[in-house]
Amino acid sequence: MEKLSISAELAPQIFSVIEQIPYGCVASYGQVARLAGLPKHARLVGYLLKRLHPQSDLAWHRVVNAQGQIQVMQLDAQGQNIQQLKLCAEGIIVYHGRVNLNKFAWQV
DNA sequence: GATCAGGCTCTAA
DNA sequence: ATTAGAGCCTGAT
Repeated sequence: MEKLSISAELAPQIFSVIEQIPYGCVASYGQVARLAGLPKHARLVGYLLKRLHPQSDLAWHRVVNAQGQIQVMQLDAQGQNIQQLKLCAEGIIVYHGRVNLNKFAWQV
């Protein structure tokens, strides 16, 4: 196989996977990476999301770490966690900064 | 080309 | 439950 370039080839693929996360479900970075064909690039997913998320339609808030915990703590003007608010808006319960993966994890 | 950092993950204590 | 160390890979300096 030729050399893979994240920005050029895998990024759209990763975003595509994230777009497939159903409403009311969450997926871990590792899971997204794995579905995108990048079993060990969990960090890349986060890295890319970090650069892409503002004003993006991408459901980056449905992506959490392997333990279902919110890692970014990005606050809005009201000092509340944006990701948590978005998840709550979808019916995903965020308790103590984390979601119940047993209930909300995206089952492929 | 070497070095550093990152929204991770796993295992162990 | 929490902390610490190591592994993994890429993008940016």
